[in-house]
Amino acid sequence: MNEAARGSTRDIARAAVRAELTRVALELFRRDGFAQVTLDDLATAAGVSRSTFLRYFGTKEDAVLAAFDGSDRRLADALRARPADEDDWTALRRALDTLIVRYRQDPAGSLATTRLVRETPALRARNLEKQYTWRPALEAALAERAGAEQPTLAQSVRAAAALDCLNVALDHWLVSDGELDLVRLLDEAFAALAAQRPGGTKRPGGTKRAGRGQ
Amino acid sequence: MNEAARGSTRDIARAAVRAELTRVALELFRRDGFAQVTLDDLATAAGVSRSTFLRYFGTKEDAVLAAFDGSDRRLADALRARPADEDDWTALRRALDTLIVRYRQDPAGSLATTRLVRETPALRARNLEKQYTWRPALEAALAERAGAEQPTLAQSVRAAAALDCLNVALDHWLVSDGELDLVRLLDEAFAALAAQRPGGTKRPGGTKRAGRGQ
DNA sequence: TCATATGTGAAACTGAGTGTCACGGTAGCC
DNA sequence: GGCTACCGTGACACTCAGTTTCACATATGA
Repeated sequence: MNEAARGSTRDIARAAVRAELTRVALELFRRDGFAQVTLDDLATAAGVSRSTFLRYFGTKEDAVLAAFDGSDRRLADALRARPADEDDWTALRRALDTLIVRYRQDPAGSLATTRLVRETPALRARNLEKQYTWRPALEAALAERAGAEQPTLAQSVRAAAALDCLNVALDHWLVSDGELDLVRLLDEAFAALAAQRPGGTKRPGGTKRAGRGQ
Repeated sequence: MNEAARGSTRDIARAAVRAELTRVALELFRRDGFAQVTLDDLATAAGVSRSTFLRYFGTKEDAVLAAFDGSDRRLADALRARPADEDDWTALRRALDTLIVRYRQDPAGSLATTRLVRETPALRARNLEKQYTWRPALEAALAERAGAEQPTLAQSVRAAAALDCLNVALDHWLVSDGELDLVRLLDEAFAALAAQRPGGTKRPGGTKRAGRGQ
């Protein structure tokens, strides 16, 4: 067994434990509420020590939110994969498709997790903070697409607004209990801010009355 | 002395203590870093007990962020005060003027506080969470302006995007060390998403770009 | 003057998160 | 096969945030 395989064997074991810890944590949080469950409860329920639990997830919140780790990377990659002549806003919209795949694959679980995050102030705060840290990657990808070194203020705003569209769409999806189509909601959210000038290399297709701005 | 006056006398005393606690807290946080300062440090430096400090501010973060309490109310009121035929986006931009007044009145202090919040994950998270809770008030004000009961998804998105514009403008202002004009930055941020379809009762008027000012 | 309400301090308690150390198994090496 | 080094785990002690309770002091109102 070569080094890479040895390494990945351990990684697989770790990932399996991690997945199990996440599963147990979500189960308890959903049943008793995030604040009511202590780290000792989690550790006991998962059959590990409190130390081990905290080694896998640095914080209690992370047991829920670590699932979203790397989203910035995925979004940025998706952005770079879009056609170079596509405007920023469309590219951002399409990039988010890579994120909402999860929600379509496991609607029930996603719904429960999203609801848990929205209804728990501590989780909400950490989640917003986490999304905030995604912005630099998005801005950098937009800048790269435009052939620039530094992102413009306009690109920063678009990146932030795109994430808001996701959040607002998720909020409405949640309120509808998953009845409404998330893709449609996201389209609608993007349309509400659409027709801004392209930050990319070309103007958008047939948009009417493209704004002045920047 | 009537009841109201008696009540407000106490309120004034409380407000004075509160202001002093905030002052001391900001001083220590800026000097030593938020995480390095304990509640005991704060209480001792302010000459009160830890209990008292926590009575004024429920959390350590609140000693910094309580200054922004009621912003949702102020923003909503400002929105309602805008002309009924003004489009949402312009109304939101103008409403934010009521918030950035602080930054112009005390640029140095605002700069230091904003920097502290941005550079401290715990403060950043709480601040984002706080702003998140402002949205309902903004959405409701937008809905009211449109004569509707419930806000539309588009209105939710605009409210959220407007707050992002504020944050992005503040970020750039911070990077420039306060050199750039915050009003201009905010105008630029709004322009980046401008010309979206009007959610108000009328198409956007003839505002000509960076007209700054209020 | 007495009774009550209110702000404050002291202290005990819970729980999150950090750091340290010792144990035990596993992998690599001779 | 045995030896060694490493790595994941558990146990424990510690700090600190935040909650709760109680006691005291002051000021207000009757």
